[in-house]
Amino acid sequence: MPPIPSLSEGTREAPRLASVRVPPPYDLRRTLACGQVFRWTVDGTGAQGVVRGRRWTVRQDGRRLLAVTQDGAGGPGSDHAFLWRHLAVDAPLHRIERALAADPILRRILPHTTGIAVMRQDPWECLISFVISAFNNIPKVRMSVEGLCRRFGVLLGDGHFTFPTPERLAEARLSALRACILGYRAPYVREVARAVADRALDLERLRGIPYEEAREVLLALPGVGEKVAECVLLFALERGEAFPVDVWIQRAMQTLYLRGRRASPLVIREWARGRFGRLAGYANQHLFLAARTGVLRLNTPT
DNA sequence: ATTCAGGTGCGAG
DNA sequence: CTCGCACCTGAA
Repeated sequence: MPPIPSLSEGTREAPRLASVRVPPPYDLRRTLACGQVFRWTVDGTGAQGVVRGRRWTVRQDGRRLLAVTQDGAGGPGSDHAFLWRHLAVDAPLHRIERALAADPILRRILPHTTGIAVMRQDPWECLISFVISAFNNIPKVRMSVEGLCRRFGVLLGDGHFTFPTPERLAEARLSALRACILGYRAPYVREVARAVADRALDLERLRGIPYEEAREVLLALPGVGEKVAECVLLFALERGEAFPVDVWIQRAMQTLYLRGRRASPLVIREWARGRFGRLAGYANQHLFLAARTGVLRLNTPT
């Protein structure tokens, strides 16, 4: 019988520092702040986040990334190599952006958004985070996710917690989940957690099966629709052809590519995949960031 | 007080 | 497949 998971304290250990070369135009700040992740915080000095049960402080110094880790809950993958992989420092951004720049619209946008890398997130954390993101705003999503970590995760020190395991969320009371401002999403989160905890859903298996098939598996989950499924496929399952369509992307695509004609998310997604292929996800991230930061001036038609 | 926010589920045409 | 509507909740 496995031990009951409990809120135990992570191990204290000496800080470990490492660095890695990142080829231009990699931009850590943009990568972490363009909407793919909810737990990382970026300030003037650098970024802080928890990856695989380990707390990290990361800073970019030109072509170099420096990372310090202090508190870890142990386990595999608790080294720098895993962090570099998470941050996708190996993504061939120069080549990707050169290819995207063949599109005249993206060529105009890229100077404002260059440096984004599509990360490789943990599918479980990514899935729960984006279920929570539905019909929600970003500050509140972050509050909800942090609430889940604080209440169901493992304390790493300095007030930081790991993301909870599927088992912990599967056995949670709805009232406890609702206390994390989940609202009507609370039962969705618990049902998804139960599917993973019961082995009815094997997220790692989704890496090895065809795109459409993985998509169908995700869509069968409560609280997971087209947009959330595409986010998990792109941000965690490394499917570069995924193209999440939210209100911002829909607005941007209609204005920039469809001559202002209305189009359903389905039509937009297929259109984008046909045009950008395996780089659809990257195109999506640049269009999204441009729309969010007002570069496109979508609200002031000329 | 009213509205909005990174959608999804559901029934109906 | 598209359309319309309800939906937790806190911040503006």
